[in-house]
Amino acid sequence: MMEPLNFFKALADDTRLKSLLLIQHEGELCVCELMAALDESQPKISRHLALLRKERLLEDTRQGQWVFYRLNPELPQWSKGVLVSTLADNPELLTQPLALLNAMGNRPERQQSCCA
Amino acid sequence: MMEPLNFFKALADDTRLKSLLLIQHEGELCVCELMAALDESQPKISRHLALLRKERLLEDTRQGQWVFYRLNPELPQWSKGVLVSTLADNPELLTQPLALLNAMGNRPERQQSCCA
DNA sequence: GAGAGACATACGAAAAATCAGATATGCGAA
DNA sequence: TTCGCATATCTGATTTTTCGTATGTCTCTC
Repeated sequence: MMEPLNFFKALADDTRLKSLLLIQHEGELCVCELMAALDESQPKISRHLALLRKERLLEDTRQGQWVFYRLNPELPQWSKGVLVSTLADNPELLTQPLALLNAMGNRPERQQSCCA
Repeated sequence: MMEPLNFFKALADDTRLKSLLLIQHEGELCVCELMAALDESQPKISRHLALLRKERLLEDTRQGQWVFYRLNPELPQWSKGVLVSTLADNPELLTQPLALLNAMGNRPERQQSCCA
């Protein structure tokens, strides 16, 4: 279950929209990477991620000291489609965030999945 | 040009979301029909339509005393796709509004297009 | 031109969302 | 256990959004 109204409310904020598109683009990102990519404070990023988690757009996994966020794999098809086509038709939204992300030093390492 | 952020802000309200989906479903609707379908006051409907017009999601045509609203035909493809798939996957959103619309007496007549 | 109906907008008040800054929690290393 | 780092939450203030009510505009009819 995903109410369209709540879904669109979740997308109706610049920080949340860009966080979602970045995570979609990158697969998964931790809070400190989003802080760097969006150039925003830690509490601000964390607050918006909490909302996206509460609305079940994102799920989170702790890996040591870091918490990685990824899209909820059980998102309904239509909402996944919204994210995909929004990013596909508006790639410029991520130009600067991706530049900042790539310029970031010391990105945390991902755990290996067990049987890749 | 349609900023994704402004587009999603426009959808992030129950009255506006249902108005858009109703108009998409019906082709065009006037203010009094939306009032009946959504059971909301005239100023409330009108105010939200003004916002959708300002953001260029809708265009309006006056026909006598009535003002009909329809989707802006120049909406970018991705945003049209969002509306289409949202409605396709969530038809229950319009169940009650369509019932109220059909129960409405005295629906205004559309002008004939010239060469149908 | 006067009146009635359809619609738009102006104006505070109320509610909701957002923010910065301070503080709390959880984890790993020493 | 103590420190340091990453993240989460709380608090109060500010900004944004939404709303009801009142009023203005347009159009048609008489």
